[in-house]
Amino acid sequence: MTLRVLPRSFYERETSLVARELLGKVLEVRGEVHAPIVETEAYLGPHDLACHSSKGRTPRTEVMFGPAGVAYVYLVYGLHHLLNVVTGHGAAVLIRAVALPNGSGRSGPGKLTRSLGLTLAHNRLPLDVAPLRLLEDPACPPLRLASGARIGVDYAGPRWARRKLRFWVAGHPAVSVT
DNA sequence: GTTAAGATTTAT
DNA sequence: TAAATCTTAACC
Repeated sequence: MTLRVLPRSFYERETSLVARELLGKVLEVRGEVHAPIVETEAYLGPHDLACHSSKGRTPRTEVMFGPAGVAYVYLVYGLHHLLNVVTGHGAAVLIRAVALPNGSGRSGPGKLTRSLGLTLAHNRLPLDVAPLRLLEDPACPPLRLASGARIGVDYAGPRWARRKLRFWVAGHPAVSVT
């Protein structure tokens, strides 16, 4: 089986499209863990009120305005790290869940990063070199996808909170159902 | 230097 | 339904 590293051009496209196509792609950490992505959310950019970059270009969100194809990791509630993939121009895709071999029960963006050992130290890392890489499995069969509203973004108002910018593999057990 | 709030999880 | 917990950003 041959895994191909996703090229920069993969990320330099419409954010919601990247979010959809990231499903089934393989996240590699330190060359040890390989976990297929099964759930994502799209954060479109400064005009998207649910996106961090909508509050202005700050040191934290700066990475989202940089080149596409790098990781944006941050800490929420002082407890949980969340992993995002930058698509450029202030936009990014949140990786909500992956299919871990030992991933028992429901997953979630916080547990995901804890299981993989991802921290703020991984912020701004490119996704085409170790220790953090995104790979494509050419042998991966077509996936049945589902979409719905994003989670935990009610503060952005109904206009943005209700948009179907969350994507997941239909029926996959690792998807957070809440 | 201080304060407010959050793309969550887990336990009452 | 509420607490845990800490970085970031917006105030003095």
